[in-house]
Amino acid sequence: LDSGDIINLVPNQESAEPCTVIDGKTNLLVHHPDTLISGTTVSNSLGCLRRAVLSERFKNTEIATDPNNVSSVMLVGTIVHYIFQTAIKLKPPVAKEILLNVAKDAVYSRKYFADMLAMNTDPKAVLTQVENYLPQIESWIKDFRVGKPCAGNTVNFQLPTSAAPNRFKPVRGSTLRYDANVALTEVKDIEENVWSPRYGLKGKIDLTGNFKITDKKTRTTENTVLPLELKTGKDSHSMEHHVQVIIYTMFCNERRNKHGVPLISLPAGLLLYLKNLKTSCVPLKPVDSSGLMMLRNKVAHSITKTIMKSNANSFEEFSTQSFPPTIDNDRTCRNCSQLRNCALVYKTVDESQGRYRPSSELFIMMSQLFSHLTDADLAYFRHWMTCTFLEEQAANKKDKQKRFWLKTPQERFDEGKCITGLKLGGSSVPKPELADIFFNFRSDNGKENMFKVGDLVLVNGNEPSHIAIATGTIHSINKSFISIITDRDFSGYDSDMIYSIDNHIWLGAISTQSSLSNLSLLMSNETQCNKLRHLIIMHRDPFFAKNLDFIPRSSKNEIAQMLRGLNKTQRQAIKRVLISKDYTLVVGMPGSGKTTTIVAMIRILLLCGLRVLVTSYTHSAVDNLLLKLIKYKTRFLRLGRPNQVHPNVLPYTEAVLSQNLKSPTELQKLYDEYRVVGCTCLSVTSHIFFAIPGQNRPIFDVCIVDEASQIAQPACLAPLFHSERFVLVGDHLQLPPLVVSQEAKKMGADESLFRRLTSHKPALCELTLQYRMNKEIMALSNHVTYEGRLECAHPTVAEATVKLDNYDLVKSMLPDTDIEWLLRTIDPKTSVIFLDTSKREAYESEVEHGIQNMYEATIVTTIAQWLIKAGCSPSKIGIIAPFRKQLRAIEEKYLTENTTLVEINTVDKYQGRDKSVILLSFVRSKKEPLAEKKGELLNDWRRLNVGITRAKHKLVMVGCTRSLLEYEPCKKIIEYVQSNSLL
DNA sequence: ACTCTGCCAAGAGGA
Repeated sequence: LDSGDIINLVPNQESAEPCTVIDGKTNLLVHHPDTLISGTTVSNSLGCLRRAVLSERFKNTEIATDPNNVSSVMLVGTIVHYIFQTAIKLKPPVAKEILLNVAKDAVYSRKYFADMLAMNTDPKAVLTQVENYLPQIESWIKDFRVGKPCAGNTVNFQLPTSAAPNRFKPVRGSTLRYDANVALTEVKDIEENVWSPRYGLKGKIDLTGNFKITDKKTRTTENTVLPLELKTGKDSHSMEHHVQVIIYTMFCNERRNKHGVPLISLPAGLLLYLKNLKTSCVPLKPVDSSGLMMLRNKVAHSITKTIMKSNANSFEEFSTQSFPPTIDNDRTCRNCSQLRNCALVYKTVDESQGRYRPSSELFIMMSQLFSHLTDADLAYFRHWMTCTFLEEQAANKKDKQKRFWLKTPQERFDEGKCITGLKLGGSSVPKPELADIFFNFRSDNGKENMFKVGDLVLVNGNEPSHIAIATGTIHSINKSFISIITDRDFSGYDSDMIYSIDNHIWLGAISTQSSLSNLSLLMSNETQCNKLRHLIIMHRDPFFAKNLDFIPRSSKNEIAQMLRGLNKTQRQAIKRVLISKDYTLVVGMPGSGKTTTIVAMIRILLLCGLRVLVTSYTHSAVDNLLLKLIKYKTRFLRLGRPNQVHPNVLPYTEAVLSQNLKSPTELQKLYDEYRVVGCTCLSVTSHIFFAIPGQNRPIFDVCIVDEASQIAQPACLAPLFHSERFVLVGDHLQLPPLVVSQEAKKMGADESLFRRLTSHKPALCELTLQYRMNKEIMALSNHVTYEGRLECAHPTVAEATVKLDNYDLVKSMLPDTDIEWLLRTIDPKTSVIFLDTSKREAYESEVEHGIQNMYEATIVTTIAQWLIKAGCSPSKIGIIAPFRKQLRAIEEKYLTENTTLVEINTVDKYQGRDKSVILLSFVRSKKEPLAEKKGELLNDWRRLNVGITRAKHKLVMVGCTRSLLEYEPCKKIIEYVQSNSLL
């Protein structure tokens, strides 16, 4: 334990007494309780703590070259679970034929097609495997559901002595054993989802049921709620399985209570091995739960404390904390799924810290896994892993929403963060297929605009332990009624249960997981990864072909025609991409027709017979490109969650196109059919599409990454593994990836892959001809950032000004005071102007989590209104500021005085967009020097560059030069406007 | 000192 750590003390028995003693038997200490560890992770850590921690961090799907690398046995297990859980809810006894139908439905359900493809198997093969389990399921249901006392439902019941019913007392020993007939009288829940911040654990319970337990000798009975864990594998009775049952029993006791009073429930859980129909009882003993908690605490600590200050001789200030030691069991280690990561982490982190040394056998095994890596490779991995952890740490600190369970539903409601007081209003099953269920809630205090259709939500109960009963998607919502789509069934809960619906939160940090997985994959000894390491880490120069003679003759004319529609720099960029063997960087300067170029590029690549992967970090960037492709009737497949996809792209999504598929083969056909695939970078890391074995690797010939200069380096790697060559499109002189952690930033975590590779000049193509800014706005940008490289694509672009039909009329209407500056600002002939507030008392004010400047808000609002009066359409005006809180101030001002809509947003959000008129409010202004409290937003010249390059015809900047001169980049702008009499 | 997006999960079984 370190000072500052959060711990939770849990008393063994519910009592008013505070817990004072924590030892092997009394009370529990939960370290970092807000880090919820899954039951399986804890049970896995029993065998190897290191492996458990590694599997939390690295969710590798290795590039599938070996068809046997994913076990189809696991898929059979999953499906048998499903069949058991479905059948158990049917009215007993369940006939053979019915069971077989359930099995067939499951095996031929679309939901498993992708897994079957990845595991190189098909429904028929799976069905034969699954059928082996049907007699056992039938027989278990007969014995336990019908419940007549018989040999089959006799369980040797075990309870900790401390919880033994009175009729047994006195008892000796720590466990009481007796034979009992067990009957499942009611299924309470299936796959119950539990998040328990009390124990710092989470998990899913196969089955929670009401059981009737009848003592064989005395015929006395107890009715109790128990969890049941189902295993389809070997009857191993391993400690791991016991640990799982114990955790689920703790969940059950915690959750199955009403107003804090536990329902009758015995401290035990059931474990069923289906293969040989062995049902046994696992007692919940204090000794076991404290042992288990110590295990959990070790995992939690290892996951929470990831960073340490480096020793002085390292040039980086921070480094990754040692991982738990290896177990040095070469038989186990040889087959471990995490061995590669284990070796990688040992070599890059553990070895130098010298906490332990693996056995020489293990070390030899490990060495084979990193022997192909150079010191630079290892340093790259080490560096980015540390950055990733630093960033995770900073993000966790910031994200208080993640610990929403510290507040009651009422408190969250009062803060406007959840809808509470919901009652279940019935359910409906829309499709007969393994269906998602619609659940409807009635609400008395509903706010219809808190959530919108398609939002991910969490369903919670009112009891503190009823967190995250389910996740779901809003299907429809109004003031008194909410309907959500979920895969969980609430009907097992009491009918008077009160629910609340919160915004969904992700417990696992996807960005951490995917960047570590990508980094790990980059280090693997695969042809494609070896090539990427040479290019990215070793900075090998990219190769280019000498000519274009690989272009098929039949398409030459069409391609030539497409190229004619483009300007010189765009054509050059596409040619460069065509001859590239490794990669090309396309610098899309502001307004240079980046999207047009990419779309033409994709169409030309298709004509060359190539397969293209189109990605970016955000859904909107990906869809932006795909929407243009639709116009040209180019066919493509869009992967990703349909809710996040643009409505017009929806018909092209996998979700829609795969709706009526009948077999995995048809899914494979669908995947093969498209030569253009679009998705986000992050989905590449997890989508099965990229992990299907037996395809020609890499799957794509060219991968295009848009907005690449804004993507964090490790995230940007994912799509590159699957393509022969790649094209990064972006502008390293605009905003870099957002990095929250200052430490990580200092280490260079905001260096995008695009930026890193820009030193390779032959790969660089600049789109310098721009269609956006008129010559004066462009001149400013050329002065501040582009050093004169930007050119207007056409004289009409250079000369364009804002059109104000009523300007002369407005001139006569303007008030007498201040008329001169306002008139000059509005004048269509004015393209660039800086309004200096330093002579006024136009100071900023601090508001919660931000700053605003009401004076500037008034000025930009006034200008916008006069512009509109002069005949400018509101949709042509954009108001931008570097600070989010300033937008609120402007909105409030604006809405009270005028209702027409002008688009107001942050500079960051405006990247990639433009407006005829841009009003830029700098916000910062203080009487005294800002000195140390400058902040960094305005110190990034890339943000300023974005700010001043959004306007086509008129750029109005409002700011206090006295304060702004303290920022180097602002100074450059101010000096320019001063010397050009634009101030 | 204030910029913000992405992802379904926990377990499925065998060494």
